Amino acid sequence: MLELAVLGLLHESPLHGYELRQRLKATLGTFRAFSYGSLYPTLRRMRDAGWITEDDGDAEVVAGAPALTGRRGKVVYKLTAEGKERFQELLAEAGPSSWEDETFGVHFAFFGQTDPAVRVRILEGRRSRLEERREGVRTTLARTRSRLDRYTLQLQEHGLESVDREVRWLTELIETERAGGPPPQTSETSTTSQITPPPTERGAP
Amino acid sequence: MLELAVLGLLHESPLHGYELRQRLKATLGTFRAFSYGSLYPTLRRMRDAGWITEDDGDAEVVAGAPALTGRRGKVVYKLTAEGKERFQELLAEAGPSSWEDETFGVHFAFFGQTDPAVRVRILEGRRSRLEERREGVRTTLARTRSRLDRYTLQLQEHGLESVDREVRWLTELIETERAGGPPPQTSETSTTSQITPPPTERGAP
DNA sequence: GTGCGATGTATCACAGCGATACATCGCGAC
DNA sequence: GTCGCGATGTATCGCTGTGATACATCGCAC
Repeated sequence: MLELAVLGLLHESPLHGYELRQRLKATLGTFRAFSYGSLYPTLRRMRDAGWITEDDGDAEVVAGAPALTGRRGKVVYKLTAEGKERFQELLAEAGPSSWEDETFGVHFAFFGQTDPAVRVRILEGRRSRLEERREGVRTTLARTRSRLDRYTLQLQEHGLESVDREVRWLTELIETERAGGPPPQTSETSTTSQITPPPTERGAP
Repeated sequence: MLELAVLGLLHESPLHGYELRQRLKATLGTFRAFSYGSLYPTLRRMRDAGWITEDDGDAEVVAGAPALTGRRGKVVYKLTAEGKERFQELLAEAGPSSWEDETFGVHFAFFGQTDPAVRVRILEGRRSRLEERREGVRTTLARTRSRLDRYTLQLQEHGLESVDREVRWLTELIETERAGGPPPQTSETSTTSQITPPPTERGAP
């Protein structure tokens, strides 16, 4: 859900729509884009709900010019106290809604702010969800395999492998979480040196 | 798009809603589900457009009982001549709409009915789309890497690998297509024996 | 004989997408 | 010096698809 993502990003610093979208891309990567077509309506909704405030940064500048046709300055969004509360509330949510395809990635992106126990529960929920799906597809596939043509079969096989891959990824993550954090050094699978300070997380510097 | 999928499935045989959904699951596998919430409205739309007809199979049975409250029999959907035309039209479409995340899989599932040249164009389009996305994300990632926390980074990395994987898959498929079909035997990556007759495809037996 | 899971049709509120529109700013080409 | 162009910036609209929900029927196991 976009709401969680916005809350999470504004938790770090106030932003306006355009920046918000850039951050969204930078945070979610290949996972999700979120167009303006959903961003702006969501911001409106969140403002009405009281989670965020809209500050028109150019208001003073505009005040000088009388009724300039629909002049829109940058609108800076800030988290309110209620917004912070709401964020914590959503972070703690480890039910089915957090392990759906569309939601899981957003939850994961803010794992740094999430309680370790909740992290594991979400990871595991996601994994069983995926395993269920995989079993369902495997069963149907077994029953219909002979009727399917080359391409359909290839699509299924590829899909199944993708799910497998994510399950394996999740399993690794769960083990790491259970062990109480990332191991000091991993031999492969990441040219990325772990830059973030291992023990103390959360909050802006 | 659901429309293409429905057209494709009805092209093989007439079906009613429930069966249609089962077939959808069997055909698309992990890739997509399509709920009734979109299926029925789509069927209605397609009927109105003239692509399909609705036959109430239980109409006679109902006729005996006078005005049984909202009695709904099975509704069997059949492709019309215009529907077949429309199907061919959509199959031939190799533009951007065919290489989006949501659409590509459906197009791919009906590659057996698709012109070989179109197949390659869709495959290549999909691949460049993915490569563009990957480059975009890589660039942003390079700029922001240091500011990102462990989890965000992991999410990005995982996403990038998934995209990589699909690109590799597509590349293999493109090569196979270019070579004019599947090689007689592949050593691994498929316990599935190729059942479909290699040269002559298309059309019902 | 009764309940239960599969079969079957349908609607509603809602989220997110893609296209589109429009305005401003900085900057390099001409 | 101005002209256009790509980045920044805000916003709406129609559409597709989802998930929840409702309800009816059928076969069959207990």
